[in-house]
Amino acid sequence: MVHGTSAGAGTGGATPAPAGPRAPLTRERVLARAVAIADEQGLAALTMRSLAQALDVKPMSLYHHVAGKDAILDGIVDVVFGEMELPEPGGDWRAELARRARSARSVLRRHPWAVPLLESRAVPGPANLRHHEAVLATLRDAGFSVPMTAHAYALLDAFVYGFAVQEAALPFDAGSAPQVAEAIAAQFSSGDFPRMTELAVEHVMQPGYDFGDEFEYGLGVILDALAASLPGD
Amino acid sequence: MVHGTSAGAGTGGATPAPAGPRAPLTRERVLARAVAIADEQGLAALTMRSLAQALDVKPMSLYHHVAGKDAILDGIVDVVFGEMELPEPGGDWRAELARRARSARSVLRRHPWAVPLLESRAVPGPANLRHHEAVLATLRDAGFSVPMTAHAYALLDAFVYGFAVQEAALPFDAGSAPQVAEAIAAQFSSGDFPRMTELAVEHVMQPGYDFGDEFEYGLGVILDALAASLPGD
DNA sequence: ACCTGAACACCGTTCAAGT
DNA sequence: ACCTGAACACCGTTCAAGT
Repeated sequence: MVHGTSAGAGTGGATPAPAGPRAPLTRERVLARAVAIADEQGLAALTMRSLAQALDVKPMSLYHHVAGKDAILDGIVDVVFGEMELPEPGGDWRAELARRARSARSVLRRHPWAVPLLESRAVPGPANLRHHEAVLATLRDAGFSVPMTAHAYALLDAFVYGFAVQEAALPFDAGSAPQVAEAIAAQFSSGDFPRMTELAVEHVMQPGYDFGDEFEYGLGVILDALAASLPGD
Repeated sequence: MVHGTSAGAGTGGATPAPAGPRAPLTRERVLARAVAIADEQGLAALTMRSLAQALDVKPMSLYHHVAGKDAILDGIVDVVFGEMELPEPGGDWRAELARRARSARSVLRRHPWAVPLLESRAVPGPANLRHHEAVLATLRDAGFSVPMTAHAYALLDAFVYGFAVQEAALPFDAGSAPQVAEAIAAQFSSGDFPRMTELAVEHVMQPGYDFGDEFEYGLGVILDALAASLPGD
């Protein structure tokens, strides 16, 4: 895990503090445990009470390190942003943006509960700001104008976020449970939705299919379009 | 409002029922009121108790028309899908898909609370299925192969959903509150984030700027790429 | 300083009763 | 059949107290 050490508002002590049982509570430990609960049991299972119990502490103790539940949600979204690889401004812009997009996708797939939170959190955290600053710097250093950078930034992010939404909604994870596939097939066999049936039977349910390939296609389309708009081609 | 009359599982009575005060409860009335509460006060304000009160009824009465809170969330997401214009298969595919994408964007902007729900709802409703069937049919009738239709479908939807996520997270709605803009400017004036500052000052905060233009740019890029991949160009 | 017990105003939902 | 009162097992959070 890579969630930006010494990045946010200073919590004071720089001592590593042994990670044994009943280590002293810190903002970092609270957020890390919150992420773990959301990963393992879903966002609905993350309550002040369940979080406190997982930390072997009473609910009220949490309030000495975070302002409340909303601050925890803001915090874990920023932890997720901190796990994404940043593009290197000044390098091969296309390779850097592709690496960043693939990293963001895999991080959001690891933390699908974060996708709906990307929207609802009004105040962007420091890792979020650093992330987007790096994307903008990469685009500007590549020679894109300010208006074109705005276009590229919006399109790239819409694609990455939107793909994450789709993946989080995927009914089966790469052909795992056959009974789920059967239930879906049964819904299609009614005869309505012939095109969805066609797509599912002839393509998506075929052995070699991987939804991740759609990500590479879309990313290629976008980067090609951006490359074509660069003046010094 | 256009949320697919006579579409879902039959609720029986086809009589219009006068919309006067204390009309009999139906699944449609429950869902319509739920959408109105989410629109006006946000998703958090939608509780079984607040919904019952808005319908001039006790909370327990709702359970005779919907299975529970989750069923209401599934239901209102499908109401939102039902408000989106469908593309007409067999027509000008590019114009039809553009019209559908713009309609989906404006519907999701009208109901920003629906964006995070698009993911978390596992079971797609009838309006959702009809919507995606129409998109697939439009692509197939335009001459796209099945694998290419899968690419196009994933890319278009990722863009529409992702753009909705971005718009729902926009801090100010088209230059409304100047004090919000100042607070953001203050955060940038620290000197970190020079590229975000540049983009904000030189572009986004300029008089003529409209974030909606980014939608048209991205949509154009995607539709151009799809058109270029059609065999019978 | 950090932690906590008890309490408050909420949730969604079940159950048994009303008409 | 449709509606409801009372109750249950939860929430997030405040307040006053402990050490």
